[in-house]
Amino acid sequence: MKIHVLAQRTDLTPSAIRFYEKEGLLDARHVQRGQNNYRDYYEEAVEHLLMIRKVQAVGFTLAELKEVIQAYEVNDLPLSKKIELLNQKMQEIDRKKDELEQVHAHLARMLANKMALMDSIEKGSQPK
Amino acid sequence: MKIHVLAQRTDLTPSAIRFYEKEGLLDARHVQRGQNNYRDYYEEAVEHLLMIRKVQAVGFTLAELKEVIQAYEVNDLPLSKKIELLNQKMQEIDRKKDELEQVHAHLARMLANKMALMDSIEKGSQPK
DNA sequence: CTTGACCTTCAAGTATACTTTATAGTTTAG
DNA sequence: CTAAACTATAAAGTATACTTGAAGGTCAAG
Repeated sequence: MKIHVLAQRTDLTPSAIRFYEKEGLLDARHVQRGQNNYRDYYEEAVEHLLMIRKVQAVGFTLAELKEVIQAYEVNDLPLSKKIELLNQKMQEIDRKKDELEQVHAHLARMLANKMALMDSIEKGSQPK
Repeated sequence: MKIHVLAQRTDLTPSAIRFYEKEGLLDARHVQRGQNNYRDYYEEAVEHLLMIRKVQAVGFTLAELKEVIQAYEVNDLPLSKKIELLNQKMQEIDRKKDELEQVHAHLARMLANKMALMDSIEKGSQPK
């Protein structure tokens, strides 16, 4: 699959995909070069890029992402360290879940406030 | 409370707090100026800044945050629009929760893979 | 066999979220 | 009453995550 097609399927731009590759987020499992030097992507790359987008959307940096990807794939790290890193990142996700819930609760309080204000207006009374 | 104290209590720098103010994320509810022109913060500012940090940690931008804060406080927006915006943001949070769970599941699969590898090594068999 | 739509690399430009530096005024401790 | 430790503003610098532009190679259609 050529870069333009992958871009469409992941809602990214070809430039962004090349950028991720330069940053070390894509490897031989995802891309290969044709005889013309064009990048040729495997089907696997689609899911990989969609995962990158999700990871980004929840506030992780590309550097953190690269750390996990490399820790997983590269063989110069002891298995125990890889497992440790994965567990640590999963804990970070749990923290982020808590934070999301706190933000949600905050917005819900703001909403309740406005709803109450709206009700009082409907009833014809004059709010502050 | 002076800016240095607020900074310590929120784990931010004074510069960052001034920056947030310049970006319109803090208003009269949170700061006032003394006769010496020094900023004087209310207790409320602590929670407000901690909430800003949480919102940032889960992937929202300061621009989005400002939109919600202003929509809530500023009076030139109809109440119905404010309610709409709050509901929309709460939906975005729900989406982010889903994304967090997907990323968590992905990491869990990676972890399971490594754990299995570790088990096979312990048993003395030779993994690939 | 050329035109347009791709592809390549590399460098420079942009937005966001700050930090750092410079310059200057204020407050507090000894 | 002076020196350290704050405070202020403004402007420039930095890191991250891209985008845009330049200059050129490749491919598919007519």
